[in-house]
Amino acid sequence: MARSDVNAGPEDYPLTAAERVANELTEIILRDLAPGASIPSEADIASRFEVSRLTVREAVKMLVGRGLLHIGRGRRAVVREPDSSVFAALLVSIVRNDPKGLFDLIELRMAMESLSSGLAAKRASRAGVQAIDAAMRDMRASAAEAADGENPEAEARFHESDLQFHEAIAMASGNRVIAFIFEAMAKPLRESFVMSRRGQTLRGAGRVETVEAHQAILDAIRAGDQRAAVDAMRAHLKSTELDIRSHLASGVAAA
Amino acid sequence: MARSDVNAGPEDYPLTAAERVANELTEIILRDLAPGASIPSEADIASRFEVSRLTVREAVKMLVGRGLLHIGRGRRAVVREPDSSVFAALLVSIVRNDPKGLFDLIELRMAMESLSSGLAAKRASRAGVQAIDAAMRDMRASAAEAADGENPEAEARFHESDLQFHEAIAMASGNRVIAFIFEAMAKPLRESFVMSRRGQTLRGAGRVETVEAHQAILDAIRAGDQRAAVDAMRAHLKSTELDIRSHLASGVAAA
DNA sequence: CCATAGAACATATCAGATAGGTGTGAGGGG
DNA sequence: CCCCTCACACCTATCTGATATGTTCTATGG
Repeated sequence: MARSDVNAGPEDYPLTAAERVANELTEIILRDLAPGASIPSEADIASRFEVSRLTVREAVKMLVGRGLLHIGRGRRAVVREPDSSVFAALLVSIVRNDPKGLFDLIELRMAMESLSSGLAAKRASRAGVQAIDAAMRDMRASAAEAADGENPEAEARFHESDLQFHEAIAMASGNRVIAFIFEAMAKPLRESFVMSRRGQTLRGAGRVETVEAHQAILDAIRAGDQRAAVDAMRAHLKSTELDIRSHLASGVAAA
Repeated sequence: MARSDVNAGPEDYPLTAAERVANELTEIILRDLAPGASIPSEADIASRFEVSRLTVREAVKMLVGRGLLHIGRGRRAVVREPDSSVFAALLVSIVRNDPKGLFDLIELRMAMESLSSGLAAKRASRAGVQAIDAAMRDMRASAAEAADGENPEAEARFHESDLQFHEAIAMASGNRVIAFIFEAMAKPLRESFVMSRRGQTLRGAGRVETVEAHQAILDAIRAGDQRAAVDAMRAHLKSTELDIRSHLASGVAAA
């Protein structure tokens, strides 16, 4: 079996007690326990594995770090719905440690969003479309406020609703894996926005175009036109990418 | 800022000391420490944050779970290159808890691989192409052995080299995010293969076709023909998907 | 029948102690 | 003078035991 152990690493060495417990717990959780179920108490597990409660504690903490468990004080640890924040941290780590990491991310994002946009057109629920529409309205509102010059707060909201729009489409695709990954991607993307704001306003002149592009995508999804949705999304992302590229280039030059 | 805390969950409650330390450590690591660097000793961190060593220990364990640190006995914890195994566990959790999770995964995989195949054609290094070729050869060898009927071991190797082939392409794409995600995807895919083998031989008759399809992809990548690489990959995955679909359908019927 | 105060249980965190793995530097041999 | 070796200092692994605090269940009194 491929290494997927807690604390898997380059060196080979005997597993610590805590790691052993963590791995066995992981299997039990993935195999037998649905999200929402709670695991036995620390003392219970401790006696079952014949280790001290503290060792169990460390093992449980590892699984918390992995995003498999949630601990509330005074109650038993609960199995958690997979949470994208753990993956998000990993993505941030990749993006930060690689000069072209952000571009890699955007490159993949384009492919994923072309897909999710088409899928959303094919099978978005009414609620899904409404969520996209809501983001759309937020965007228009903040765009109007941000239009008249200096309004960093509205600009931030504009960007946020931009991300919301795309996230809503990912959700509406009905593909949980896509939704999960996209949600995680939002974190490094948000960060890059914060960084970029130090230099200048991102796409200051492009807000109207962005809103229009979004509208076109939403219309295609509403109409259930898969091909149009894919094309509209692709066009939108292509122009966005160019913006970011030129922006980051100037940003690097400024730094 | 969006919640990306260790142990972030539905409930709101004051962070425990360990969580606080974990979050602050995470920031320090992501901001200041490159992979390979080691963090201060537990005692050191404990005095700095004014908590007991045990609390630091728990915090560190959470980060180990997150895949950000690696602990070796007797030495300081080391910052780790992002490791896909953590994400892989999350994917397994998604796939297992959702009846159509595997299809979602395959759906996304198709989009990602069409992309990575094209990227590989555009910018694969010589070493990258060699890795793909190596998987190709493994595949031919095991296909030959598996051809004459009952040889489950060769069949397993065939499937493994199949995955290797695709993974090598993901690597050759030069996109670290794609490589990372694809590596993680392999785990649930491998699992589904193991499950499927219980019923019948997967694509027993399709091995020759698979090898040929792979060869076509490799040729396109070698030739640097981006469009051909994308098309070949897409065609290959499409037929694979149909196989898996019909296979799982019969598997479900049998169960 | 319902509300509420404890009792019972669970986690959070600390202190202190022992065991055993790692790395380093002093000193001896070549 | 360089290299090897071994003891010691440092570090993590794990345990025991104790206190604090939050949660859940239950029995009792209104």
